Amino acid sequence: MSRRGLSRASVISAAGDLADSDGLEHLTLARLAAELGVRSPSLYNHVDGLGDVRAGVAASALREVHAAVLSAVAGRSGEEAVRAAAGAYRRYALDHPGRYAAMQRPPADGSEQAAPADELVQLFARLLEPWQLSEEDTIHAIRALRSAIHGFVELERLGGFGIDLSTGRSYDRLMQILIAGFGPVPAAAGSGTRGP
Amino acid sequence: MSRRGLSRASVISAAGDLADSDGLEHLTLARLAAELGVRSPSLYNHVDGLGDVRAGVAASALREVHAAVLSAVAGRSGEEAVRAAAGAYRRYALDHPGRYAAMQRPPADGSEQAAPADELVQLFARLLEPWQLSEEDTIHAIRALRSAIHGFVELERLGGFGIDLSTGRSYDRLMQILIAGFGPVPAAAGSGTRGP
DNA sequence: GTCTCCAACCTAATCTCATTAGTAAGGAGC
DNA sequence: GCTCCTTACTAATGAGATTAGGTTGGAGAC
Repeated sequence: MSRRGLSRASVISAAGDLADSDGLEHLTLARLAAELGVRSPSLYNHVDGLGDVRAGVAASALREVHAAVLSAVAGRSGEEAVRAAAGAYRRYALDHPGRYAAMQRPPADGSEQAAPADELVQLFARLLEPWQLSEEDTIHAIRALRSAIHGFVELERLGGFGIDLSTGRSYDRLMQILIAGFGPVPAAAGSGTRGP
Repeated sequence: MSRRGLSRASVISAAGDLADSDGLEHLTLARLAAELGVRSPSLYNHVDGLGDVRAGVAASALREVHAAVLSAVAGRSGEEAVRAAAGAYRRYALDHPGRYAAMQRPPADGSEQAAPADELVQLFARLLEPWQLSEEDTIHAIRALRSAIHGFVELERLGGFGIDLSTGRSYDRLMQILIAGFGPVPAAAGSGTRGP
């Protein structure tokens, strides 16, 4: 009948909204189609099935997280930058639980998610440059940082912290411990992550 | 027809095996029933639907993790005990990916999972006793420990560590940083986690 | 202005799965 | 041997994904 203004991007975006509001596990093509005022087979003109929708949401979320973290570390360096990055990451997960959940599915090899995921890791790697760690230590440090951030955010998102004590403060403490564990920053920190 | 020796426990156990081998997302009543040589409606004599199966797998996995960690810390205390606990936890997740994944679903309030989950947290709390932290600091420390362990294990399980560098060593480093961050152990550590 | 063509929508049909209702039989206790 | 409960069954319903094939609005060619 009438032409909707659907596109892959708009379908993925609507799917992300649905995942955030109803939970990723309730994201179905049927609901998505209803939301878009269309019958579910029609979605196949824009995406390649439910798996593709989820992959698209994941890739888009990864790009958004990357952008949020990048924006948060602008004009900051060293410990301050790491804290800002961690904070932005957590904020995204809290604000977009469904999209964050989609990010966690293992990406198919060479998938749409692989590139933005790599970029995000590279960004964290750059934040650690001031510490001037060896190549191997840098890898260990990034893994530690990613693990702590991801684990905390995931436990918080899934309601794993039962006790009524500020989770924000717990997060700060965790970051403080990790950063301290990376050792002292050798030289005086410059301004900006890399900048002009 | 002939009586199978099915019970809730055997169904949940078979479900756990299926989740470990094929992935939690491929655990269906249809496959489970086929595995057990039975038609899927017959499973309802032992469990209350797919949701109940997943909850049962989660609760059983939590009990197994608890047992594994408990066994690992026997006769150990302080830093050594924390390392052993973290190691046992990781080992379980690597050996039983489907069961571990099932554990991560948010438990319904007052569900079968709640008790073993609490016990596991309490166990970690006890491991931190030698540090004699304040009540609040203990909570922050447990959250840090849980976050780091869970995050690392989850990233490793989902294949998030692309680079070819020992993940075991990364894990050791992470634990070392965290433990150091808890501060020095005040008194001489006793033997055992608690008792004689 | 009319024609052509294709992308974007549709309906119909199939398949897998979960779940409920109602039926039959094995075997334990009497 | 009889009774009854448990456990398995078949049948049926309904949700959802996906494929096949038809229809049409409207953009661009002429």
